[in-house]
Amino acid sequence: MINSKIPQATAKRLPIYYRYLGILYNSGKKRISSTELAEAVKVDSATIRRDFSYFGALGKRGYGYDVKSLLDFFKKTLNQDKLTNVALIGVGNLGHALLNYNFHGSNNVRISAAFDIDDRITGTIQSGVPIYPMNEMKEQLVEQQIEVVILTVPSPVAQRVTDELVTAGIRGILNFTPLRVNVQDGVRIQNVDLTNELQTLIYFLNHVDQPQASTK
Amino acid sequence: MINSKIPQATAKRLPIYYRYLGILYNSGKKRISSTELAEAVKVDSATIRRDFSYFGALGKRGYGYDVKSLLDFFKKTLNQDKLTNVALIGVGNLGHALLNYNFHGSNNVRISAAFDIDDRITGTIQSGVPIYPMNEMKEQLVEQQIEVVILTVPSPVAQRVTDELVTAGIRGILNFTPLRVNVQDGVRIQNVDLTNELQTLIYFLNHVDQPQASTK
DNA sequence: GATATGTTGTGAAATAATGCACTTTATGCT
DNA sequence: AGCATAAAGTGCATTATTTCACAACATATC
Ligand SMILES: NC(=O)c1ccc[n+]([C@@H]2O[C@H](COP(=O)([O-])OP(=O)(O)OC[C@H]3O[C@@H](n4cnc5c(N)ncnc54)[C@H](O)[C@@H]3O)[C@@H](O)[C@H]2O)c1
Ligand SMILES: NC(=O)c1ccc[n+]([C@@H]2O[C@H](COP(=O)([O-])OP(=O)(O)OC[C@H]3O[C@@H](n4cnc5c(N)ncnc54)[C@H](O)[C@@H]3O)[C@@H](O)[C@H]2O)c1
Repeated sequence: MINSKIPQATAKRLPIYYRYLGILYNSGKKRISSTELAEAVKVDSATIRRDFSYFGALGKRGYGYDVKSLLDFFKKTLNQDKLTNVALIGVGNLGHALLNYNFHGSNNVRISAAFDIDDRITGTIQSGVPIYPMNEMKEQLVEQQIEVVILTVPSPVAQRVTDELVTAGIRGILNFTPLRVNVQDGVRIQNVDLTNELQTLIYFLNHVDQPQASTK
Repeated sequence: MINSKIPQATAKRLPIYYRYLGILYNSGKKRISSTELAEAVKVDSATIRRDFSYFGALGKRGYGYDVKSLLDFFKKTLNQDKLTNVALIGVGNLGHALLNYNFHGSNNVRISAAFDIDDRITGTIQSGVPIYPMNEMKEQLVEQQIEVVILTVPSPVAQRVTDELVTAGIRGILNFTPLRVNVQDGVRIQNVDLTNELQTLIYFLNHVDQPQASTK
């Protein structure tokens, strides 16, 4: 629990920096300048320097940033130095894809349990992850000390399932349903709304005259 | 091509309003106030009124907004009054889930063509969508007048495939790969980075003391 | 050691987004 | 018809974010 004065916009960019630093490190690069990094991650170099500066003086003037130590720093900051277990609720179309993918690569997040109501799949193991029935959810979440879940259930049941999750002590939900679920204070929702993303893209294509590249 | 003075932040919220208005309309509701809408979509009521006001006076003082006409207005604004065909590149794990889902519901976006290199699946039809081999991509995109694609190929080939897409005249890419691809001016990229979303969520859980609810 | 070079870290300006609080105006009730 | 009420639309203050541009300083070169 360090400095919580980090702007939201900065916090959202940290994973992007982290990933690219990993790639740089693996390619054997020893140092990187904000300008070079800017090119790769499509964020203005001044923004990068400002972002980094919230965490102190991470670079050396006239030299740039040391890839290894910057990588280590962000690994710690993003809690990627220890494994975080998350659960997946709803192993359907999308849930199955996420389960299969399971954030492999240079990552320290793992789906370690999945839940569903469909008794044709509960009790089985998919991609190494056991699928439990819903009536075991609370028990398993508590036992496995899981605080973060990925929600991929049909939207009509999303609020009901969310309520159960909250009573099970969950603190964060990555919500793929289009429903804006209600939760008490202290529970964080991160919405991923794919239909929105597509509609927004189409909107910009039809309404922005001055062509602009990337977003987010 | 109307007024392009709409703030980005507002534009990103339009699909959220649109979807909720559809739900309201289907439930038979005739009118809605900004306060009531705010509750459902988790956006401050003043922000909603401001957002709407960029498009003119859409409501009636003392009454609220007429659900039907607001819905119609946003349908037009979001180009949901006509069908938009999009293509999917890379029918793997994630691509398959999206193909299967195909944005059904009250939506006017359809994946009408898919592409892959794997000759075990090219030539087949999945969820009603034909999967073409990559050497037919340019031809098909031009012929079907597709301007928007969903990119779900492995990240090592993402830049190469993107270059092909650009030469095929694509104007928008919904990019699910973690790579920040390079495109010329005039092509819009909307990045959806699921690993980022999860890492950001975990970051906030560990670093924000004052509990705050929703995001985005 | 002195000088040239490159790149950070940051003050300050510019831009963007939010939200308060008030004015205005339509509606519904008596 | 008149009055009370509700809620939109908006000026403005506040807050957040980005970007410019430069002084400060580390490193490399001679
Ligand atoms: N599939 C996509 O590509 C896609 C894209 C955008 C949004 N979404 C959203 O993601 C969510 C899931 O979509 P999907 O296509 O995977 O749906 P799906 O129907 O394929 O899968 C839903 C899964 O949830 C399970 N389930 C149903 N009720 C449950 C309950 N009460 N408790 C636990 N599990 C329950 C079902 O058994 C099923 O396995 C939906 O809200 C959808 O709108 C999906
Ligand atoms: N699956 C997920 O849940 C998930 C989550 C986050 C990010 N992603 C990202 O989405 C992308 C796709 O992930 P995935 O899990 O579906 O991968 P995948 O390997 O299952 O699917 C990739 C598909 O692309 C095809 N392909 C390979 N090279 C191609 C080429 N040159 N041209 C056209 N098609 C080609 C493959 O044949 C395969 O069908 C990756 O970049 C991944 O990082 C996936």
